[in-house]
Amino acid sequence: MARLLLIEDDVAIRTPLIRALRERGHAVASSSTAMEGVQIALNDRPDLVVLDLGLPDLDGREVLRMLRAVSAVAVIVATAVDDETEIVGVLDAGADDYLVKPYSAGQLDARVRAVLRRGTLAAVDQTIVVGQLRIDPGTREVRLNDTLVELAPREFDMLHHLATRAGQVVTKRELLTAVWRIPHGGSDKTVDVHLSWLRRKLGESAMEPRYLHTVRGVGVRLSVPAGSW
Amino acid sequence: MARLLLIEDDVAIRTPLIRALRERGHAVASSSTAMEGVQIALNDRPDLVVLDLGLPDLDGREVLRMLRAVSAVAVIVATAVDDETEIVGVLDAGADDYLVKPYSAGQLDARVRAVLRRGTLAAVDQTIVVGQLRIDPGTREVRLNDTLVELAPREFDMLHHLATRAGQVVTKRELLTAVWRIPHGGSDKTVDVHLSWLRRKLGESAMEPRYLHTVRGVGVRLSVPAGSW
DNA sequence: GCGCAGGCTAAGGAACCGTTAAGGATCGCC
DNA sequence: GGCGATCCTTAACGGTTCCTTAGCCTGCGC
Repeated sequence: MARLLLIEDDVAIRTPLIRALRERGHAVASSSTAMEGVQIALNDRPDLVVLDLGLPDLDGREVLRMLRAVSAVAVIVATAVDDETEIVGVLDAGADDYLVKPYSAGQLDARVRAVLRRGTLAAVDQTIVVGQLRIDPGTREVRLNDTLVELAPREFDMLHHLATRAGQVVTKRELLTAVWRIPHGGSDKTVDVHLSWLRRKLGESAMEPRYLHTVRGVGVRLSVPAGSW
Repeated sequence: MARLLLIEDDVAIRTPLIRALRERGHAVASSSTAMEGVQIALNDRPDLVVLDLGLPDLDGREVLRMLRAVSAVAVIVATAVDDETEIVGVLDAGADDYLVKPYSAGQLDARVRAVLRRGTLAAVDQTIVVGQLRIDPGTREVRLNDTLVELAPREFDMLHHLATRAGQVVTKRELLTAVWRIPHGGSDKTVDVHLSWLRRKLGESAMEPRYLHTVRGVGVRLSVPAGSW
């Protein structure tokens, strides 16, 4: 899963923790001193460092500062000190999380994954692809065969809703509540009209459907045209 | 300084917490129910959500799932339950951090900053370049084609917010909470007017947009003009 | 062939947006 | 404390786009 570096001087904690983390699929390097730990961090470039604060050679805060100075590596600080001021201080010094001993390997693992997840989550592309259709809700752009298609607000919302359920039949009622935000009432005809406009802009018609298929008596389905895989 | 959404039904906790967070420079919106909270998250796009697990209308885990489904927003879960299994479960469900009540505003603030730091890490106080536009948050200077553009405070904040999300559509509501720091209320018209001034100073207009594109019915998008790479 | 669901066009009105102008608030500077 | 300058908000007007309703037509299913 991830490449971890454990800096912890107490063998009674270190050995079982390394075992447990390896069992959970991580690659674990370890060190019992701060200086060696920083060295390893520099050479191996782990994804995350688990740092004990009570090290013999250097103050934990100082280690944190050194780690931060040489890389943007994620750091989870683990210590026996459960003190408000200490927690705030360590977090502000650059730690990503703070864990009070004693803690289980399970929780450490969960926190490791949470911290690493956040680092990669920032730039998610939510573009939905259906055949030659690309729908990007972030920019609200739609491309068909790489050419931009200009859609009105309702048209886009409707297409987006259908695209997230590609292959499934969606009722007009559902579209009215999801796109038009009117739970009850509203006319199915409205949907029909917008659907017609949408088809036109996608270069198709009800007679010659490519993406938008009406299912008579039920609703509409967005699906990949035959022979376009 | 971040834009936070606090979802918490207990007034005795909510009110002082909002106060404390605001005093620390955050813009805070709040909700006492899960459903309303998800709505606000969708509309305002806060940087981070502080989520109480004991809500009356929906299970916290379910709220977490809904938030994650619609955005990559950071989430810190706060609850009275200090149970190993629960903590691991919530973190694996997508939470970025887990905080056991009672907690101090100071620690929450520190954890908020830690989580957001991990998410952005490089982008803070760094000059942003979009096409021929250079935006420096440090000096609050904007240059277009290397010539300085004088902007009013609101104009700069608005441009900066848009620039950090270049290519993405930003709603006027979001700008009102982010730039104007008013979670609710405020008029969209205000944004329109400032936008118009900003366009003028950037040597463009709504009719002939280069960087600032309005997306009708949704908001505005800052993007690189075609043919300027 | 009849009834009904759906397709499409047209038209009026509503919603939205851009811009300018004016009044008020704030701030710095004398 | 007064003065000027800057900035922000609100209001108003005009233009444009978009949405809904209505109406007519097609074609499917029985």
